[in-house]
Amino acid sequence: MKENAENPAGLDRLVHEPARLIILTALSELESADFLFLLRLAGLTKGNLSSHLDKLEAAGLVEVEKRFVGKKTNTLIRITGSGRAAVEEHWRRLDDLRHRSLQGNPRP
Amino acid sequence: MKENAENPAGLDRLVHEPARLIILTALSELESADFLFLLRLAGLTKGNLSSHLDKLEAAGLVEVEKRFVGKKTNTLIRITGSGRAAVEEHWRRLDDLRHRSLQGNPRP
DNA sequence: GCAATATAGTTTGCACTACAAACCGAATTG
DNA sequence: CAATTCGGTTTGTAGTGCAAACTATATTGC
Repeated sequence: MKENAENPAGLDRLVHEPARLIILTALSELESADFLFLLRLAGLTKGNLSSHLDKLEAAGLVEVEKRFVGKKTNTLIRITGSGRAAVEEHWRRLDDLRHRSLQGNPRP
Repeated sequence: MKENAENPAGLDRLVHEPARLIILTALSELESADFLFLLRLAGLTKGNLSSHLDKLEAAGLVEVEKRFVGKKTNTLIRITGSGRAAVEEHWRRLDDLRHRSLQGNPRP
């Protein structure tokens, strides 16, 4: 298992991907949300959202709980501690990239 | 030619890609830089940088000029007007995503 | 002066992945 | 009870980011 094989600027693709960045950022404020909420928020197809959630879950960034609400299935997605840490770290790195991208490099 | 085929949150993958985001962000401050400078800055292999620059050039976000400095070839990369606009817009959208991601969506 | 090494890139092949479309089962509606 | 809706999962594919292999010129060692 590769930890975070030094992407440029340390930006983890798993988090950086637009759809997942939206999902994680929203979850870091909401704590949890259901499938359809995220579907509308991110503007994805269901299939698409499903596979993004698989990846986030596989990486331990979210937990997916399937339960019944009345008689209907309902999928609840919750952000984990390391999920929250990952988004926050990601935004920090983006800030660094934006504002300190040239530090330590000689001007050409 | 597709303008910007509605990615989630309007984030253009061409700009969003970490290596290219670094390159464009740096160029938007420096105006121009040479190949090797960008190579070190982004921490890419030469091959990799070359193909990223191809894509940015094809999209009209940068201009690539090959010239001689003394007897050695030297490749100068310059950001274009629309390149600058694209990065700035991209950072704006990231800000929106980060701070207003939940606007207009009902809480679950 | 010519072999070896360095510099400055480009081309190529592959492994991954984001996406839409197809699919599926259960519940609800007409 | 047939059709539709809801809530998802699986599948096939096109695209792309990457490293490695390659090329061409310049420099250095002997």
